[in-house]
Amino acid sequence: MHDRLNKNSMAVLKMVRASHSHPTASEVYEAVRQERPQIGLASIYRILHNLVEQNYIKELRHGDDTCRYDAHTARHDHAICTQCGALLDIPIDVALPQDLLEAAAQATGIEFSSHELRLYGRCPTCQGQAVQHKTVE
Amino acid sequence: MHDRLNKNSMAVLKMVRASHSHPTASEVYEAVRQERPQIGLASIYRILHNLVEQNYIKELRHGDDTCRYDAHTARHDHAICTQCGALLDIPIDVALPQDLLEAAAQATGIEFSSHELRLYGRCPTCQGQAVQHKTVE
DNA sequence: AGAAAAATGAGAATGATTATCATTATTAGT
DNA sequence: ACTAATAATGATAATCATTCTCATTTTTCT
Ligand SMILES: [Mn+2]
Ligand SMILES: [Mn+2]
Ligand SMILES: [Zn+2]
Ligand SMILES: [Zn+2]
Repeated sequence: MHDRLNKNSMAVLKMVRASHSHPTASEVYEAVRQERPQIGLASIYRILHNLVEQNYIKELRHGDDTCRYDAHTARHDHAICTQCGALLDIPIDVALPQDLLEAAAQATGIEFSSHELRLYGRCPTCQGQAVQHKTVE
Repeated sequence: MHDRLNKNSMAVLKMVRASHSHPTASEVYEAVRQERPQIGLASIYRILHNLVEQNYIKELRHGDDTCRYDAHTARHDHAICTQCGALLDIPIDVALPQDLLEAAAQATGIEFSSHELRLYGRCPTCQGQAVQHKTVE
């Protein structure tokens, strides 16, 4: 399943692994360009798809229209800021009761294979800013 | 928060409510056109955004690049088919332990306001089809 | 080395969504 | 009802992330 990676692919994988912020394709492009200035954006997309295919990384999508990549491949959950859209890792293992998951899967008829919990709320950065609707105009 | 809705907005809201399949903007457009043939796609997008803003409906996004709308505004969970991408409602209330949710929120520092559980697996339709990788070529 | 196969990157094409703007309804004041 | 002001509409163009195409380059294999 895991093929050997060439230099471009290695550079992309390293960048995604080094980033702890679920980078977008164009963020990966800008970073990888530092090391491999000749690389093209089409290759970034192609390589990211290959890495997903080969289970080196995962693809994430939420509110905005760009998709993000995650080198953290173990099952884990995310928190999404309702104000700025930030996508944060939940750094602990949230052990949801297996029977609840199975009951939910059964209710839809899907062949359950994995799950993700998403929490919504204001992120720490946004909490530090003026509270919505409470500022004097 | 809820303004009065005009005819176009009502037609859009009715369509989203009648559909049980999380329709896309262009699916809404095609359906609403039957009743209001002069409506433009720009109005569909504008109205859908207004309805989201006013909490009549919710916006959902997952794997593909189109966003989907849901008239079911009470908190609920979804199942996503790993083969065809179908987005299905989980028709039961999955009561996750509140302390787990709070611990997860605390771990990220977000001001917890809501959550969604996503299950991944093959949907009933896809299960009915040939099993992946087991077909003879 | 030389042929065949695979990978690359520049640039065009695609497709969903958003912005613009002239026209058409709706509202409020008379 | 009449009119001025305001808001909503829809056709069309613009945007932007992603995908496609294809000539060129790099790698693999003999
Ligand atoms: Mn993550
Ligand atoms: Mn739903
Ligand atoms: Zn935030
Ligand atoms: Zn399916």
